[in-house]
Amino acid sequence: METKTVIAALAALAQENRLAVYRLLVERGPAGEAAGAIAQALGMPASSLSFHLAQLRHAGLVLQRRQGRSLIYAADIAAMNALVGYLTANCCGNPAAAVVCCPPDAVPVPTRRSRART
Amino acid sequence: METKTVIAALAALAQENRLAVYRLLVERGPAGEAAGAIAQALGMPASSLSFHLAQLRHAGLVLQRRQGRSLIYAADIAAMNALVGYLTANCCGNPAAAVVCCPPDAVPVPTRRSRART
DNA sequence: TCCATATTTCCATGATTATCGAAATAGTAA
DNA sequence: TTACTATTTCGATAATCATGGAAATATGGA
Repeated sequence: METKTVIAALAALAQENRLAVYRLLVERGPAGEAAGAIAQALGMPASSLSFHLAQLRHAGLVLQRRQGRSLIYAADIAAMNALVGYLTANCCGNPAAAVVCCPPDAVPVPTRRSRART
Repeated sequence: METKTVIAALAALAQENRLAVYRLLVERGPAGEAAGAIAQALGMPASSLSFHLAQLRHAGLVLQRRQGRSLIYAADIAAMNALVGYLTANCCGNPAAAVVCCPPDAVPVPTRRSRART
């Protein structure tokens, strides 16, 4: 995964309205939701929503398809998986590390509970 | 995890220099690295790096501890795990979904081969 | 063709963010 | 206390981003 792609994805999600849109789409699953319905559900102006959907789409996080006059948007879960993989790669020098790595055991950092631990 | 926290974390990572800093710290593991060493490794001015480290710290992604005159920074892996959990929660209505969810089988989105499907 | 609907693009405005030199602060050691 | 080092804070500038109304584009149906 390219660094530019990663940054685009993170930037796309790092915005209140876009994160709300994305999470709504994640809930909807592959069926997705029409732009108008999203706008209504989140109470935002059509032009603003369109701007945000374009950002998410350009970042590769959502897919678009047409259904009659409506444009249906859906979260691209594969993209999210790739993003997560990138963020946790090389964790503590372990290329195989996925979500959980650097167990508390190995953390001599002042975590406030890393003192009397096993 | 609070939405504000999530946005702060995403915004912190959505910047070329900060992402580079964060990834370097992930590689270093719990031992971390001094600000000066990071600046040298990434070739950026001290004041700029300080600005970025503050952002990462404020977002809860890195920890700071003092060692003599140096300030050592280290990635907070627990925070990253929480972030990943938030992003993939409620995936396809499955609260237990972690990294992989919404298998390709179930994707009727115009993937260019999802036409002769159910 | 003409109209209605769904959505996007355009555009101006306001707000937030990144950069980096210079000055300030914190710690160490004589 | 003075000097020295590591790092942060300040401050000005430039760049990027979000917002939403109005106009433009695309689709479907009479």
